[in-house]
Amino acid sequence: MNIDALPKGYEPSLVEEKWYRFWEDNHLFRAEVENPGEAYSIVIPPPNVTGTLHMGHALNNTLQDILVRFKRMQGYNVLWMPGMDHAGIATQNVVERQLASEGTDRHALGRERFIERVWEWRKKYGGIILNQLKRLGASCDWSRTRFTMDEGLSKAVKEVFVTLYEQGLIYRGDYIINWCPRCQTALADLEVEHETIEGALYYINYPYANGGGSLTVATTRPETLLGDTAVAVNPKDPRHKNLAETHVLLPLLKRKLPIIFDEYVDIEFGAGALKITPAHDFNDFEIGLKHKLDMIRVMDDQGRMSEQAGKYAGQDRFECRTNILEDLKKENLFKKKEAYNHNVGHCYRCKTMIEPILSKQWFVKVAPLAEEASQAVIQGKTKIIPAVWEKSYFEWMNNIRDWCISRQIWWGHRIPAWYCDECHEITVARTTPEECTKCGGHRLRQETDVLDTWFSSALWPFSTMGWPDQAPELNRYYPTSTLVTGFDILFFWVARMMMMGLHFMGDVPFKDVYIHALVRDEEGQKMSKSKGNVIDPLVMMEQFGTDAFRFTLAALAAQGRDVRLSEKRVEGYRNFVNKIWNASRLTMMNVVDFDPATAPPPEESGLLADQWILSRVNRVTQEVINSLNEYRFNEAAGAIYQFAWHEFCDWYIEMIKPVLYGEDERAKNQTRAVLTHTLRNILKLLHPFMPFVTEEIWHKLPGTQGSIMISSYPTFEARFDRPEADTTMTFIMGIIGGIRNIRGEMNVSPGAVITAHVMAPKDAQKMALNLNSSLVKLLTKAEELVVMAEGEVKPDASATAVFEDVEIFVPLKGLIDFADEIARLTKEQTKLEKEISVTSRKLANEDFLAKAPRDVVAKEKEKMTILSGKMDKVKQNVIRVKQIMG
RNA sequence: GGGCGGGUAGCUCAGCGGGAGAGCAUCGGCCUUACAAGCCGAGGGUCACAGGUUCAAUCCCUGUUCCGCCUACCA
Repeated sequence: MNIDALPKGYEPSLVEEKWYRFWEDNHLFRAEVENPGEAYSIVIPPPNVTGTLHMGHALNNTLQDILVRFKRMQGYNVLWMPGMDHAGIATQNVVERQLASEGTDRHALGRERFIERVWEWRKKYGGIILNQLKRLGASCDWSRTRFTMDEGLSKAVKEVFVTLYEQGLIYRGDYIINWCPRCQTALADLEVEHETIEGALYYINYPYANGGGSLTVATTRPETLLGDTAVAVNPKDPRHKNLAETHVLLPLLKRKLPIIFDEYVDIEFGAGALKITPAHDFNDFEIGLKHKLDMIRVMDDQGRMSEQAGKYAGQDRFECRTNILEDLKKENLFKKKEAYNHNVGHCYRCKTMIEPILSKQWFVKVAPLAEEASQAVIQGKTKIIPAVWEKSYFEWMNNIRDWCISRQIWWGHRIPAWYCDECHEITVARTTPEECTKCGGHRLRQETDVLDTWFSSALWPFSTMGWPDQAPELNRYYPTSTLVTGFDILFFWVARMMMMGLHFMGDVPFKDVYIHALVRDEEGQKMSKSKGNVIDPLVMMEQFGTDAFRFTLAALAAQGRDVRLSEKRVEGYRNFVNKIWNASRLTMMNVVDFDPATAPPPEESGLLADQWILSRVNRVTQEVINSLNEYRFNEAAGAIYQFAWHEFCDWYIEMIKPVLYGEDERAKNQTRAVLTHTLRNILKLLHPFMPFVTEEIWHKLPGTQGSIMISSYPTFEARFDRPEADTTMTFIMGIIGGIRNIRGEMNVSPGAVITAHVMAPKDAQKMALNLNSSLVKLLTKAEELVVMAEGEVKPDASATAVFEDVEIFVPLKGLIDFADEIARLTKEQTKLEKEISVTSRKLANEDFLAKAPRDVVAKEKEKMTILSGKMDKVKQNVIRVKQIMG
């Protein structure tokens, strides 16, 4: 092989695009219903059509891709369904901004033209994120890409809406809802973000209708007073027990308001009396219903005061507050103001302060659906991993309020309901009705509202597979195997998919839900543009390579904890990718004329190093498989990292160099078989994490064919398992470690020639040393390894080390200062003393001896023997060195 | 207010009843023909605090404290 063809460092930019195209060109991501194998399916959490790739997406999709590639290599019939949602409000906002820059708006355009504009926008800019996912290496079946506004999915939306309506699970009614005055639409409870605000509590006097005096109420929102229809006090409040007055006069507007009694009022809080504004407050609304109060809406859709607000009509809500307060002062009805922190809702899309407003909206009656969805998890039909999230899930399901699904925007699925102008009946239908179902009238107008985007997302696991048609995909891939998502959309999306899946498919939408953490910055802050702490995944990929970036995410994705990402970390794993690259480079340089077809099976090698590495890679394979099956991505990544770098590269490759560079062709051939076998397996194990570099190397390696992504994932094979080789190797490594420690600590230059003497009490140890002395010499740069006989005189002027019960001597006369050696041994002695004192204390404890399990006691005793043996030797050696020094 | 999670080496984090670990950073030595994006060696922690259970606790229980997050109708 021409070495020039292999650069010294791995260059991701040169290969990533090439291999992604190769995979796509060869249709390797394609899922076919007819293909054999057990099904393994995942639907992607659809990103917004307006979105661009951020860290959350990167983590989420990396984990999915790891699972999908892993399962694919294991022979499953894999479907990873990609797509996007239409993000009603967000997308409409984007296009509206575009229109604004052109000096126009959607109302000037009209509904139809506007929708066309949105589609144009979608064509041109929408779905950038899908290409970014490709950059990430995501192996989705792109031929199936779905969009919630597509025809098929829209059909599913209609079917679901109509069915739920017919079943009485969707209704229309006047309720108080969250209103965003900027987006001018209703929002679901979930879409409101609460934020603590330093506000104020205003105390206002409401004069009694008859005669003197007044009732003081406290409020954070004085402007809503215009819509008051009562004041409430607690019937148990002694201050009002014998209240003669039945009415107060609403300040400024002078409307007569009843005084009502309700236990809801907290006697202790504020003024102990509450103004009731049923049309502008959730609690007041409930009280209003209970006491059959009038409901007066004093604000319009833009958050300005309405005609009902008298002279304040037309004023902005905040401006109105100032004015009201001033007017109250003028009329001497303003009592005082107290600083008060409270939570205020904001629109999750545009952060505008939410206005609770009484309004006619469409709702889903969630309780019956939620009950089913809870049961499915209780019964284990769906498993939530990690299980801690189950509690949140149940909590939410049990306290759920009806879901407001209508939005007063244009971009989205228009609600399939028609109003009859003649009899005012509502007709809900799958297709545009010809006439009113009640009176047969023809003057029908379709509802102008559209549905909440999450309504269509809730159908994603089956709408993407062709439902409501009888698609073969539904039989093959539903329920999906796993859903991978962040906890931030557990309620928004997961819970709702559970409800809809169970209701319409009669089965859960997924068997496992793996909830991963959020990606935060180094300080643990949520990444956000406004904080300026965003790490751009594309920049990371550009800088360090996609494989390194993906591996970093996997390695940090421990269950139940946030992922704190730093560039340093990515850099570290970039080095790992490079390490793999270079180990491969060495391998390829040494297998130029190697023909795997005629080579002996790897397990026939008699070389300890070969047997050991075969056994190790075999066991690591099992570890990785187990970890991935349990979604312990970090452990899987850690296991391969540790093995590939610190066992394969640091030890194995170094150990076989003499064979590779030697003359013995037979031995060479045998070891090459082991080397290539091991490297191939490492690459396969790594492929789900690092698809690009592994594919690149795969094609250069002898004994491989086709793409690594459709090669078979390694499995544990008994024929490779050699625990005895592992034991021997651990021993040899310990001896090598002892000698290296002496070299390092005593500053013996790497060039200096040394001899190592080893006193091993057991025959097995002596044999292992004799058989592998070349190994020890190689890795310690020792000229000679003397395996000492029993009772043999210890070499003079030596530095010493003890490994288990084996003593190591390295004569260093003239090479070192023996004062250093004394210091080194003393340090070792202190360490041993500590351990001995802990262990001996345990063994002195009779309760321990009596109550602890036998094997634990035995282990402690053995440990004690080793420690004290070691201690003796170290002490003797101190004495010897002192003698040498005179 | 309720719920959940967390405080482990300088930093970021694993581990979670019987030997305190990793990566990065630090210190010492090496351009050894795969790799200086590297190799060899080393130092560093009363595992937040206080009790309890246990032969044994970083790990289990209770309390305290600090920090996150979710959720909620005290105006």
